Amino acid sequence: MISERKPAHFLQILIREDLAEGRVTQVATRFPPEPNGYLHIGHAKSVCLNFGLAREFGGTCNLRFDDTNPAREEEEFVDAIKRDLSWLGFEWNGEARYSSDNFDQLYEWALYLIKEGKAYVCDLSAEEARQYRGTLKEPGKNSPYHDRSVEENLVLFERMRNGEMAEGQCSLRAKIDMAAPNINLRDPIIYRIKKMAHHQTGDKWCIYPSYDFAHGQCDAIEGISHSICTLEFEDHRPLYDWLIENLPVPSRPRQYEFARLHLNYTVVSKRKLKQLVDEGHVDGWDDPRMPTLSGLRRRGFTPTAIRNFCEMIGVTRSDSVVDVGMLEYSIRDDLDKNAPRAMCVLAPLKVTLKNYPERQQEMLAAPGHPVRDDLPARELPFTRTLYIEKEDFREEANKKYKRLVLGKKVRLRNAYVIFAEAVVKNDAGEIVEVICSVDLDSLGKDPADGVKPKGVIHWVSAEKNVDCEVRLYDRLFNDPAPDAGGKNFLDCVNPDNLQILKGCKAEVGLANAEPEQGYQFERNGYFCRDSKYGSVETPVFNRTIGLRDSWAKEQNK
RNA sequence: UGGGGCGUAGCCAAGCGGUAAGGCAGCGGGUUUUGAUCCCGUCAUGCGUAGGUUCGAAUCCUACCGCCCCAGCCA
Repeated sequence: MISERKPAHFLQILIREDLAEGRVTQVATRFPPEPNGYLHIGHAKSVCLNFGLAREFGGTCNLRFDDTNPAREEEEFVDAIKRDLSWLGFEWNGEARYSSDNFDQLYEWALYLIKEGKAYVCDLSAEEARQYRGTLKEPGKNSPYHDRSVEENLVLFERMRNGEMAEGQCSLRAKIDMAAPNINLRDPIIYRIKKMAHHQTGDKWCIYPSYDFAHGQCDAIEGISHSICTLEFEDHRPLYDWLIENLPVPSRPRQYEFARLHLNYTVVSKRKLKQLVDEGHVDGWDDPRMPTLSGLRRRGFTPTAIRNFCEMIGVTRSDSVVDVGMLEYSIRDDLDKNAPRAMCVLAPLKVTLKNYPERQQEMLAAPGHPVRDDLPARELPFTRTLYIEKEDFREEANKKYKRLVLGKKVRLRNAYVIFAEAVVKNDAGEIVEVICSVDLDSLGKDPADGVKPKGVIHWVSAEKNVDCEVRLYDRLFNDPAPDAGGKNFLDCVNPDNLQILKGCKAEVGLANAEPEQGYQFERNGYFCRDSKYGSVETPVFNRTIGLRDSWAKEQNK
């Protein structure tokens, strides 16, 4: 690595200053997902930021499930989120925490606010409350219940807690300022009635704190120094601070915001992802085309590639749309450095070497990687009949075509040079076989005539190989902004986002490929065995990403 | 004159008064038993616009323009 040190982003600079000036002595961050869905590439940015900052400054990062709304959340997601975080390579500080761990304390603080005359039980319906709240440009007006006595509020809140009120009948509100230009300060609701069981606390509660009332206080309880969230919470910061100032909390966390990730050709909203799953556009939340971490994992993305990507895109406060090409770059980069090489013919064309003895088989040695000699070498059976890629042979071609042409020669990767002498066609006139001669004196050296073939193609023995299915994925959407206003994102689904190839022929070693282990199928791209489909005899391989292809680019000119 | 943010290349992004880093993409070339990788070169007289301050402005000031967020008892 000769890369220069990456310049610090605004949060790194800010934390350095906090440390230098003694405002903070221990950096403590947290990653606070709501357990209501699977983690996706957008979450990865937040994960890398929070855990990364903690690591960089010798601090800690907690995992906290922000579970204040039992209507939306499920235990299933808790487990999936933990699995994805561990896979990404991050270890949270201590046990996973839950906002619901603090429901008792939060309740006490609600009582505290009531006693201080800073919160009241409001009987306005949701609809009425909205009307009293005013609009973006007009101030709101006080609720008729704004001035209830402390005693009455205490009684009422107690009755809320005891289940004596119906859902929606009343709520607890912080008493701040109905005329505040920031709508979040217009007496925000801090407790609401939800008569449903909670995945962590069971039926202990029928009132639940709102996000605003829980988040900052949980930060304070956990001793979080820097509470980092996305830009849309910016307007909540004054409320966050108001609560911290008006409650006897054990520490004084501060909230900071950064821009969430937007990726072109991608949607990441939970609703839309769910729709893709429910309507069968994809195979599930972990479909290899999904931007979920479980989907990316199944597709063959590595934790390293995702972390590098997050590092590469930076952290700022400006809305931006990252080119998905950067994500593709980062996985290619990682796999190029680390993935073992292999050969697999996707669309087989039979080649017979007329001067190679029938029944003979020799084992040719091939390196596991062109520069990584720590990756084990491979053994490739070489036989009289072979398969090459259909598109690697032409009866005639101009000199730009560097593959096998009738009457010309080509190098078989890691093997001999062959010469195409004749073709065999079927009744339909399609080429079904190429008859070649092999130069047995060309293994590991140029042919004796000194004429070096200009092309090298991959191959696999037709007698010893692994029959397999290969799935080629393209972008899920063919519109750079499927999310953009006006259009239906489903209309942007790329109809050619999946191509399933059967009867592909892989080199023998691939029979033992493990899911998630990436391979480069030379000249074809990076692949990994699918974790869901395929059998022991006939594995399924997912193409993670193709190689850069300047030949295709040249042809499209 | 609701409030809060943000505008640097096709994309991401440094820069914080001293004359526009880096990455992705692109383009040109070299090496190569992967049309990959790698290597070299190239790519903003310009920083949303217009004024102003200054010897000097992307950086400071003023005014405009554009985009994003906020009116859930969601997070």
